[in-house]
Amino acid sequence: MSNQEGRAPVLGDASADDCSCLSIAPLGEDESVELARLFKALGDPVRLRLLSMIATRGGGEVCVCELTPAFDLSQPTISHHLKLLREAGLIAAARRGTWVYYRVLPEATDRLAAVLARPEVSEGGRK
Amino acid sequence: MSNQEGRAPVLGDASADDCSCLSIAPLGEDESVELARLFKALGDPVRLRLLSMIATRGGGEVCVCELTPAFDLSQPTISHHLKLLREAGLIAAARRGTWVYYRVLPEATDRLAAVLARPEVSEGGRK
DNA sequence: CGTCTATATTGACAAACATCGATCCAGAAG
DNA sequence: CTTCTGGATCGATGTTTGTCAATATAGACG
Repeated sequence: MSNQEGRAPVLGDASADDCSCLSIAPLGEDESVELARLFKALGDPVRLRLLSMIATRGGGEVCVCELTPAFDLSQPTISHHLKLLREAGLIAAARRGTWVYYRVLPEATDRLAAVLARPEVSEGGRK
Repeated sequence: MSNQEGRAPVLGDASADDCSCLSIAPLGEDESVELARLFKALGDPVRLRLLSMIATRGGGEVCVCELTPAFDLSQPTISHHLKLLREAGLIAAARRGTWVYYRVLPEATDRLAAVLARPEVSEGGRK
């Protein structure tokens, strides 16, 4: 019960692989475990919508009191999903007075986007 | 037991939203359900490595007989993971003789990459 | 036909997960 | 201090998931 949001496994130097991209070199075991944790956090409709609602603020912060009533789910459930997104390193929380505000950590989504991106099919550079 | 791989929910016209991107407009419920199914398929280290091993072939096909021995898992387990990737629309299978070959469907990963991509932070276009 | 080999499917089981109600904690405001 | 409110945590519960051994299917080869 010490630091559950102090972890930043996202930018970690997970592997000295040459490419954090699916289609260049096969993913190593460690890197795949780390990436799978991120993708799993996105593998729920509620969390995807939460992340989207927060990301729409473009760097700004969103109060939890604004997120919770947007779903047909109990307040503990939303809090649980926010915690998973936080533990995955996709969002960060900041308390201000009575309210808690969340913001997106773009490094995480950037990394996933880079993993999924194709490395250019540009000209006929075929072998 | 009719068509379990004939489905291509990936390119579906899931929603008439303006943007299939996280940070422009919040995701709708339907679209988030559909995207979450794709991300969930990537939310497992074994499946990520499988996809990566197939994608490394750059459009080519990979025999299952080449994938299975790369893991410390039973053959049915690998077959199960390949099935999930297939049902998610991320890969497709083709039987040739006794062997089955898998290839990546780039439209799926492209779509996920587009969802995660940031729409350019270019110059100081701040309000 | 029967046999062998490569995948897929089935059934079972433990672990992980999503959800809820109840409760707790942290600040604000009396 | 006490009370109120926003949010997190706890405990329980039903569902999903990852894994395996056993079995089934599909094609090749006698």
